[in-house]
Amino acid sequence: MGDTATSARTRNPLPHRVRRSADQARRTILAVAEKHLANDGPDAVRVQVIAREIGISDAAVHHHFGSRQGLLEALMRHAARSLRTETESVLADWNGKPSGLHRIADGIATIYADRGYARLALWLSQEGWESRGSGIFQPLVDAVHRTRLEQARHNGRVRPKREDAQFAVATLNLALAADPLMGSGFLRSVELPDDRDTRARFRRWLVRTLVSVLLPS
Amino acid sequence: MGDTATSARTRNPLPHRVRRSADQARRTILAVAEKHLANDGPDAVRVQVIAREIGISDAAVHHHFGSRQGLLEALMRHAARSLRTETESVLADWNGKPSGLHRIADGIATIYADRGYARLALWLSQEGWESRGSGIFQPLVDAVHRTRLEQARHNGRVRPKREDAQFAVATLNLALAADPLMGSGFLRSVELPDDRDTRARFRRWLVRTLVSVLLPS
DNA sequence: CCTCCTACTTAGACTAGTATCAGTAGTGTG
DNA sequence: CACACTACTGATACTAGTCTAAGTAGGAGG
Repeated sequence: MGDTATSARTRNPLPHRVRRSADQARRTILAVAEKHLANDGPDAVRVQVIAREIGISDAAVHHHFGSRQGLLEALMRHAARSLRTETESVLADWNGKPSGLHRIADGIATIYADRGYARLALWLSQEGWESRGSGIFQPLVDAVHRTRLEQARHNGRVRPKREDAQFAVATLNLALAADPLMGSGFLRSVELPDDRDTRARFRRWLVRTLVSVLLPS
Repeated sequence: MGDTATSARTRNPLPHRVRRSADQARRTILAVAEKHLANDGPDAVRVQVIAREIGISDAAVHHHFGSRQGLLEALMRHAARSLRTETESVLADWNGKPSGLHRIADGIATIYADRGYARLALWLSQEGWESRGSGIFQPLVDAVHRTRLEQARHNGRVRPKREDAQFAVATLNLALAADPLMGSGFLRSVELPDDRDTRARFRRWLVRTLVSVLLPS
């Protein structure tokens, strides 16, 4: 007694030293860090834990990022980038027609729910991550708005506001991102069961509703 | 050197000892804890910080709650209770007519945004706070659904599903709660400015949209 | 006034984490 | 091959936090 207490550091001397390129090492570290961030939030990003998981010492992480803060900042950039990449790949899958909105919504929902990006978006948002990632949903907004303009011209209705499309897309995102974070509570608050099926139905209802408002048939 | 290092405990010997009733003490502690939780999230709930802020020692907090975990559990009950109370008081302000929905939405939005309860709801949700607080929005759902039933009977339309009202209320809550947490990011993602005015317009748009879907005129 | 109860304090043990530093060992290059 | 460069280790310092133990003081009831 009194020497195992020397703590985590002592156990498991690291295996044989592996030398990565600085770039490779940074990416490995960031990937693991992002996983923790997405799954369990920013406070789960612990340099010791990350290091051990990779099989390096925590000092190595400090070597590459200077400090935990440095890691978090790099992580923020990295996370923002991968969120953007994911989002763009979903939008790329899209035929450009509002009729494909359900597919898009499902794709977005998958990003947020299954891949843990909801928490990540929350974190980025709270850190005031303003500059990057803005306007990412503009293509979606544009397509919807364009369709509305055509439809209105065709039916001789008043020219719709672009802001409607913006609000709708924002709502879609907000709801889809919030769903994995707080969905269960709010489903229960209206006495709905909290299961996969209800979630899916909710998502469909949301898209159908937004579409029917934007593009009344 | 080496003795100021004895840490925070040492600075500022506490003023004259104040003796509260156990109940009073617990309530004071919980109130401060809830403030930190609502403003800065669960990890901002630090017994030392709370104690110092009240002017007692951290050991006093342990005396009342046993452990930080104990405090968090009490806090969860307390937070859930006050969230419920707030919500109920907003619902009480309501004339029961769907036309008053904007007022209600504003009230709910105020709870979430201005009083920091969005984070609190998020925390409760993540802790899997299932049992309590469920069904809290049932009165709202009921009123909306009732109105829809009447309207449908009057116009000879098909009987509307109750689930629609539930989903709508859930969406309203989800969006209003998520707005203070991640609203700015998503507003920017559709290239909208992130200011008070836009937020307010967004909220109005949301309610108007949901109402127009539920109660087409 | 005495006495008991308990809310509270002070001191400090213990833990988990970040950060630093001197040295070690892969690796690419002349 | 030798050299320099740097990714990485191991030990250790330091900090911020939780929790405990022992004692202190305010207040209520006899």
